[in-house]
Amino acid sequence: MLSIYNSLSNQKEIFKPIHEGKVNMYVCGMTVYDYCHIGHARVMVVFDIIARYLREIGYDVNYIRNITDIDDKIIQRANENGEDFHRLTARFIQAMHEDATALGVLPPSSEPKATESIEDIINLIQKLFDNGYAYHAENGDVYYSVSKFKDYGKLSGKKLEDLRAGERVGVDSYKQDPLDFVLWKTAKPNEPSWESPWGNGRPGWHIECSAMSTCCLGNYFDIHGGGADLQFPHHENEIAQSEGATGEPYVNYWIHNGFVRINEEKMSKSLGNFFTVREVLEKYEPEVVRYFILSSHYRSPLNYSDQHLDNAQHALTRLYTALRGLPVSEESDDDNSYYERFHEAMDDDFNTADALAVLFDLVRDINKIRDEDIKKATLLASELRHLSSILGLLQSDPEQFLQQLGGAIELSADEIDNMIEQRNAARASKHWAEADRIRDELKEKGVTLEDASGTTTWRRG
RNA sequence: GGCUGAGUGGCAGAGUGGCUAUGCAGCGGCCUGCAAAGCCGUUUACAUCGGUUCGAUUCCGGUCUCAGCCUCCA
Repeated sequence: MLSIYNSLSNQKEIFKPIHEGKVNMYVCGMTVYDYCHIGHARVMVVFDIIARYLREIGYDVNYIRNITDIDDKIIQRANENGEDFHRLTARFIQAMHEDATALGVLPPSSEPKATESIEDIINLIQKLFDNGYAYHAENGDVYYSVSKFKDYGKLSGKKLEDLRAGERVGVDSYKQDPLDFVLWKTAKPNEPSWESPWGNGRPGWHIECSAMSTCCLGNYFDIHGGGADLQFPHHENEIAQSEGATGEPYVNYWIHNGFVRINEEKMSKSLGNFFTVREVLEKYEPEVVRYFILSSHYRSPLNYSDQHLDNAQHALTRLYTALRGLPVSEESDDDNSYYERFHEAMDDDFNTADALAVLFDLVRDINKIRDEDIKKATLLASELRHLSSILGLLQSDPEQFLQQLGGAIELSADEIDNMIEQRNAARASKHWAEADRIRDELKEKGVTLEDASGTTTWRRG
């Protein structure tokens, strides 16, 4: 039975879908004004795993991950570049898709864009007017009146008076209450804008997610996810908007993933301490990055460093090494204990770190019996491949993976094979010094040789 | 200040009221011409102070420390 930690109740709850056999899930995606960093990669990978696992246990999953393609930062960046904002966002949407694909993230069922949802957004704001939650301020902006929504703060555990106590300077005088937030922003000259009953403008942050989620999944759906920093105010405001407009409950389970950190500090654009996905992929195989993300629980902080990536690479090497030389087989083993343990781990709030431990136990058993019972080893290997596929790991050819780790090398495969042949000739005539010289030379160039059962194989390392 | 969450062995990171996590690194052994890979064995743990209990790293409370949110942020 799957249980999920729900940010709304701050505890694990047994997962029960609204419609039997079906899961509707919405995840806040990227605001596309720059390349994705590792923090974004974590969101994509974590919710990819969640969607994959929900499917694995038999749910029909409708997974929506939106793209916010209009906001202040996008406008600002487009202005800086002197380029049309649509061109800017198109570039970064493409880059995001490239990064996602590289990391083995399956495309969501649908990927709505804010700019293509303006009509829904306007309708939603109109409903908020009808229900008395919205007001049109003197400066032309439309605001949400937070004090009118009685449940405000239920997701983030905040009270209105506490929020007021911690209030910042720079209060917007057009708001009736400093905690009110903008639903529709009046356009300044030369800004992208759309017509609305409240004049030309654009959606505020928050409203687009209420509109897109409702549009794709209905008023009330199962899971809503995103980074922990979105819990407040973004998701809190979404609840206020959606429940205020529909009068129905909005979401059953809120899932928030933890941050990627650098030196014990949150990785973020404002702090400037981020690594983009593409930067990291210059140095590490995408699967290594994926493994790194899955090696800790999704709600825990994840400290980024080269050492940790190296560690992930070693671990992944061990997994692939066990698979090497064993044929891909569709047959499965009678022994279900690994499968059960794996599912127990994943059922417990998607405990990927624990699930990985099961994989390593499987690896040990494969290595133990592969020389005596190749058939049994093959069955276990297929089990390993299957369980790993749920995590989106180990789907490459092992030999190929082990040889391409760590980027380009100066030797071609032919050259390496040549040297291996020369070395084996030397070994055959017991010229150990020459054999070792060749092996050392290859080692220096990043190629490790392994003599096993009469043949010599090589890998990066 | 308010609200969350966390403190586990050399590093990373799960978990549990009493029984081996797992990976990397270290040490010893087996295997090997020697290695590598692999297998076996093995060394450092549960922030701190109290409480509950036959027994707590695990439950409860206090203390300390760290991170996050309260402002754009995945």
